[in-house]
Amino acid sequence: MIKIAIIDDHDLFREGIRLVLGQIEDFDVVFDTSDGSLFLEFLQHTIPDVVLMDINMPIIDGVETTEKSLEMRPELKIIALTMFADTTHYTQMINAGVKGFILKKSNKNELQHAITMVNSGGNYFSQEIIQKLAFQTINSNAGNDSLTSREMDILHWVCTGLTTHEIADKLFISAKTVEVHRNNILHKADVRNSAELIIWAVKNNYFSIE
Amino acid sequence: MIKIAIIDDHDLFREGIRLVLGQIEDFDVVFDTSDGSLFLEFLQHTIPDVVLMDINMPIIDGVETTEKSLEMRPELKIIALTMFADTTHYTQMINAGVKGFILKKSNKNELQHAITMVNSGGNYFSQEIIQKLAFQTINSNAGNDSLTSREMDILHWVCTGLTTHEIADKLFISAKTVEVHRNNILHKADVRNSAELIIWAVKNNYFSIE
DNA sequence: TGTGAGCTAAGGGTTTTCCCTTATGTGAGG
DNA sequence: CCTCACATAAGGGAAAACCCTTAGCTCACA
Repeated sequence: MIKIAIIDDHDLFREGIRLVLGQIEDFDVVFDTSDGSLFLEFLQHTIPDVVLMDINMPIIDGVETTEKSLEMRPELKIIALTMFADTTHYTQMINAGVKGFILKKSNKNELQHAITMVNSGGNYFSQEIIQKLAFQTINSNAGNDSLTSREMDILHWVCTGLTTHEIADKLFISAKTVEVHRNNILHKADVRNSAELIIWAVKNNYFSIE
Repeated sequence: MIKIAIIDDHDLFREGIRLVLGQIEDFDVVFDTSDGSLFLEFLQHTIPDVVLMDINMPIIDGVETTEKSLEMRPELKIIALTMFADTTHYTQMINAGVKGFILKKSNKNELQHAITMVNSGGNYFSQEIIQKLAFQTINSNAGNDSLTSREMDILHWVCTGLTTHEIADKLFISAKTVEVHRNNILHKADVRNSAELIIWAVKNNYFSIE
């Protein structure tokens, strides 16, 4: 029996996954929650074999929960569930200790395969992510550098529609500084303007539309 | 027994909903598909009591499927499943004959309640949508006018990051014309700039991030 | 102790967006 | 037939975004 835990704030989806996995022989969903901190409590007395962790959360809580979980239980096998093929975070996530990436639009077979692979000590990365990564190495530096924390701040406000001047006021810095950050972000994301940037930010989990 | 059909291109989610509903007494999922045209074929020989229809599709196929379904079977009770509380389409959707709106982030109880209500001849609209609509009537004209088809064209290209000039070239019209459309869209959406516009477009199913 | 990354900031330029106005043509519907 | 909505287009100006450069400061790290 493979003991599985699911963390996803999306009630219907989580419940659905639970039932889908429950149908599969040898799979046993021992825990599911919408709240990362409840999972950390759970970890104090039980260790699941495989964890499905939604990354796509308000206030970047998926990544945080992953890191804290692996501090507590470094042997934990975590598969990241993401809405989009997020390639900018993949090194961080792998460094954080994630064993797999699977897209929310995948199907039952793929999910089953991923869980089986990861449980038996392997990795699983969905085809879309692998293809994107391959394409990125061809285009060398395109969208590879990760953002600094200040850049993430600025990106967040850009995505909510604030102007450079407004962001400057909000952060108590010069508009020229915000401009520099914006430009650096544009280069790192390898996009031409705010429109492309916002789409990129959503796809790469820097910003989520609620 | 309430016979239910589910149309959603998101395999795991659809399968999950199917199992969730299958658990409920009196509910019977008689059909589920990722493809709207397959549902139209199905409708030729069977009429479900309630249809759960995902609206959030590539190439606006959810709305189209809804309209065609109701042409074939006007008595059909369709509940729209949406990712966001999309208020700009609500009149069109109600005119099209939809009996309810429910958010994908809702839970099992709410879904069950919605299906029961709609099946017995009622309506169901999730709280979030009702609140947004109430707020909109206070702010009178804010974000109420619907877009023309040309405006939707332009909006699509704005969301993919093309500049006014590039859109003009693509559509073989003057940049000045594109500018007029952009401004009209900004006013109808009641937003200040492209950044806000893109978020608005995603939330209101004018553009979806794939 | 220097080297580098990151935040800060300014100068100075081009391009694009945003925001008015006015105006013509066309097709649908009363 | 006449209005009305829509698409088209232009002028003209203000604001914002975009794109370089240079440069000082701090903090961590080797």
